[in-house]
Amino acid sequence: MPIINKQKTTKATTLSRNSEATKTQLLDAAEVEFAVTGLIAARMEAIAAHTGVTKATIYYYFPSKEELYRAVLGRCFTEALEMMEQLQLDCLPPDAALVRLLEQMLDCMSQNPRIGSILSLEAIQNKGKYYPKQLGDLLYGTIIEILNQGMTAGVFRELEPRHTAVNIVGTCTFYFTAQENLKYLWPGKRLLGKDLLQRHRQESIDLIMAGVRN
Amino acid sequence: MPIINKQKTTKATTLSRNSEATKTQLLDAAEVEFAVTGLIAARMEAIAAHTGVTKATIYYYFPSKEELYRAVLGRCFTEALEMMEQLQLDCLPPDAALVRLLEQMLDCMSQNPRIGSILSLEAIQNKGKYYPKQLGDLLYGTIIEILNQGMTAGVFRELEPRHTAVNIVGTCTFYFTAQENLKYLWPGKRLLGKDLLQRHRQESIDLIMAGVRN
DNA sequence: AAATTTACTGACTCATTAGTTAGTTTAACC
DNA sequence: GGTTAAACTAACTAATGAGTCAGTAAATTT
Repeated sequence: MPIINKQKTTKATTLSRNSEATKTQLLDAAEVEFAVTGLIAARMEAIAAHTGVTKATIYYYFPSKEELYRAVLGRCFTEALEMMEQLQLDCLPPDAALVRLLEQMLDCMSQNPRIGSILSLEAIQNKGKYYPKQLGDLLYGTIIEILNQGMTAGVFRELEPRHTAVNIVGTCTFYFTAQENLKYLWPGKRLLGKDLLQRHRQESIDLIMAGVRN
Repeated sequence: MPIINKQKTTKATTLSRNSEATKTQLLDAAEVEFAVTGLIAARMEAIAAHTGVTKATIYYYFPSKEELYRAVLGRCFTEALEMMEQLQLDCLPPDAALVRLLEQMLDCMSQNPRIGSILSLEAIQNKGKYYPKQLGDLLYGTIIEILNQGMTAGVFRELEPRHTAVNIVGTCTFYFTAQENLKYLWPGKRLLGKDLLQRHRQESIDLIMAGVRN
């Protein structure tokens, strides 16, 4: 944190007074807060305090709590979207493509479990008002396409692609969003620790792949 | 439940002034409120208004918001527990037992999707502080036992029972808790309507059973 | 019919919180 | 070194929300 400005001359950007850095820190803190409380219950004061600024500073960057929330969602899902886009599943056969997509989703959730919480809270509390359809379209669209291709190719059994896609996403997210309810199933272990995550990744992929394959 | 008040003027009980009825209505309204907002963001005023009483009346029956929340959880999971207990899975072979358990879970969620929301919010917001371990033990314990029996009998493939149990529960709940995010996948259809529910039930069971079977 | 208990309310307190505003500090530019 | 603009704060407001309490109306008991 203590970024000091020593030389007066030729100072590159990053001082303690740096609007880009502050904005990013605010978005980080807001992401954490929203991921725990959701939009309504989020406390602007808490976000400010966690960032080390006053509440008024938030309003210097964002016009309202709602817009801050939108900004957090926007950033989260731009990242997720980029990840999705660089997957290049078209050149793979359906089963390999699905495995790769599952790996990506599970790793994405492992890296940032807040995404799952935010989406859950968004559905439950806001009835999906702010849900980024763009991401949904891409994700579900991709899964459904792979499933259809797999059925055509005969490697997947006859299934309803939309319901199956939903169940796949559910499997890839539940472990993360429900972790705090589940932790007692693994006493003394960290659910987001390396070994359990690794194990869960493999088990989930196996379950889904066995579930769809012919 | 039916409290009678017999003699004298033979007045049938249920007047507007009936403490049992009021209490039940309060729990009903609170269940709805908590299922949407979670504990912190729930508004006592809203619960009272929805019941048709004043806020003070809630405090006549419940000492605090937290205790009201506990009472709601208690009622929800007593019901769920009773459902579970009358299943009698012991006399069934593992695959039939699992099918029956899945049917029960899915029907339970269809009947009262609030249960899933409450549990999700509980995990995310309260870190599982009020999570009813009793129910968790029974549910996950039962699934794990069935999976183990199935593996021993050779009808299920070799899988890690805990992770698989979590994924099974995830599959049975995600459709319901995330409905508001998912509705645009079925434009013009009601996700909790009879036909979609029926379809989802079958698809979920098929996916899981294919996923675990040898 | 009077006394008592049960169910409930209106009008409060006190704490918290989204958002505002007027002003201060820091850095940038000349 | 002085001016200006950007980054930030302290101290407010207006609203809201949990919880309280003295009191009232309906039912029950005597």
